[in-house]
Amino acid sequence: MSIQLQCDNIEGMPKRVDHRERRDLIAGALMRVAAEHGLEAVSLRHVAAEAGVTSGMVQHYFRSKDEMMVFALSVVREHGAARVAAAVAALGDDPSPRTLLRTMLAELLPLDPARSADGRVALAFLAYTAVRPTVAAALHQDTAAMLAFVADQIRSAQVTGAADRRVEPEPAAAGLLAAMEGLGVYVLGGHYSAQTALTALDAQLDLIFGPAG
Amino acid sequence: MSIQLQCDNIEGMPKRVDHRERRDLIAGALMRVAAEHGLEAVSLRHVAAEAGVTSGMVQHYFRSKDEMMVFALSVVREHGAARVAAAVAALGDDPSPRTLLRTMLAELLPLDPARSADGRVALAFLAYTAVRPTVAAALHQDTAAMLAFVADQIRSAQVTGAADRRVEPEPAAAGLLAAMEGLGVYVLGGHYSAQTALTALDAQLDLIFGPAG
DNA sequence: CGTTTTACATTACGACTGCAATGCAACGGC
DNA sequence: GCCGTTGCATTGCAGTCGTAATGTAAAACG
Repeated sequence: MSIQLQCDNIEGMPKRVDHRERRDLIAGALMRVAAEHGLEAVSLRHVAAEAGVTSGMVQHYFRSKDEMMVFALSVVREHGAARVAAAVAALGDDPSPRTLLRTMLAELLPLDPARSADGRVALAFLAYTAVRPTVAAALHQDTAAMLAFVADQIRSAQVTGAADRRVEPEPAAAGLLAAMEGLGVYVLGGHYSAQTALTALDAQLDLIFGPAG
Repeated sequence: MSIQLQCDNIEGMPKRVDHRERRDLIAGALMRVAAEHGLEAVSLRHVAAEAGVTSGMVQHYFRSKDEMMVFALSVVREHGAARVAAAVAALGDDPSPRTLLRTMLAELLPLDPARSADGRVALAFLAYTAVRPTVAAALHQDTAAMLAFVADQIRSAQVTGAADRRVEPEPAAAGLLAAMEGLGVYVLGGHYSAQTALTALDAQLDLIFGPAG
C-alpha cells in the first residue's frame, strides 16, 4: 500500500499554484459581473476578462460553467457568513438576544454599496436556484441554521422576559428571517430606502421583544 | 380638423387581429418558459416555440426582446393584482383589516403550483430589475401602493383596537410586506414549506393586531 | 536528464442568440 | 380592381455562447 503524503492540499493538487486562490479570484470576478449586469451576463469569457485572465485559464480551473457557478454560490454564502461572524464578534461578550439579532440581520441588509453588490449577487442566485433545485441544498442548510438560531434567541429572551407578551419562537423567527430577506430584496430593487428598511427591522424586533429593548 | 374614430383600439392598430391578445399569448409563453427554466432561458425562438408560433410573429409584435420583457413584466404585475382583487372580492363586505390583509398577502404567496409559477417569474423579474433600474418604476409603484394600503389597514385597526398594544403603522406595514415577500422567496427556494410560511404570516399578523384576531 | 504532470494560452466548432431583410397572402380603402 | 397596409413566415447575418482539442513552457519527479 502506498501512503499519500499530502502536506496542505486535500485533493490531487497541482505543482505550484494554490487552486483555491485562483478559484476565489475567478469567483470574485464572477460576482462583480453578476452584481453589475446580472447572472445572465455571466459567461466564461466575460468573467475571464473581468478577472484579467484568459478564458482558457477559467476553463482550467472549472471543468464547466455550472461547476463555476456552484463554486461562486458557495463563495457568496461564505461571504455572508463571514460578514455576520465579524459583526457579531465586534459586539463583545454577552449581547442581549435582541441586540445580537439586530446586529446579524442588519449586517445582511444591503445598506452600503459593498453589501448591495453582494445582495444583488445573492438575489440573482436566489432566482437561479429557484429553477435549479439541485444546487439549492446548501442554501437550505444556511436558512435552516439561521432559523434555528433566531428561534433560540427569541426563546431565550422569552424565559427572562415578561410573560404577558409571549410569542411562539419558531413562527416568529421564520417571520423575522423572512422580513429581513424581503427588506433586502426591496432595498435592492429600490422600493425601500435603507432608512425604511432599518426602521422596519427595528419595528419588527419591537413586536417580538417588546418596545425599547 | 380630422376626428379619429377609434372603436376599441387605442393606437394605430392593424386590420383584423387584436394586438393585445397576441401579445398576451406571447407573454404567457414567456412566463411559462421563465417559470420553468429561468429568465435567462427566455429567447425569441424559445418563447415562440412555447407559444406555438413562429419567431417571426413574435418579432412582429415586439420590436425588440427588451420590449417583450417589459410587456411581460407588466402582465406579471396585472396577474398579481387580479389575483388579489379576486381574493378580496370573494371576501364579502366589510372584512376586518386583519382578515383583509391576511387574505391579500396569503394570495400573493406561492402556495400552489399556479402561484408558484407566477412567483418564480416574479422572482426572476425581481433579480432582473435589480440590475436594470430603468424598468423597475412600475414595480416601485406597486410596492408603494401596497405599502400605503397595508399601513392604512393597520391604522384603521388601531383606532378601534386596544390602546395598550400600539404600533407605528408605517414601519409595521413595511415589515409585514417585506415578510410576505421574504416568505414567498423562501417558499419558492424550497427553504420554507407552505405551512411554515402561512404559520409565520399568521404569527406576524398576531404581533401587529394582537393574538386571535 | 528525461519524462510526466501542471498551468496556462490559443484556436476551432457547433449551437444559439437578437435582429434585419425579404417574401407573400389577404384584407381595407379608394 | 388596384394598391397599400397588415399579418406572418422564412432566411441570413454577425456575434456570443460553452466546450473540446491542441500547443507550449516550466516545474516536479524518478
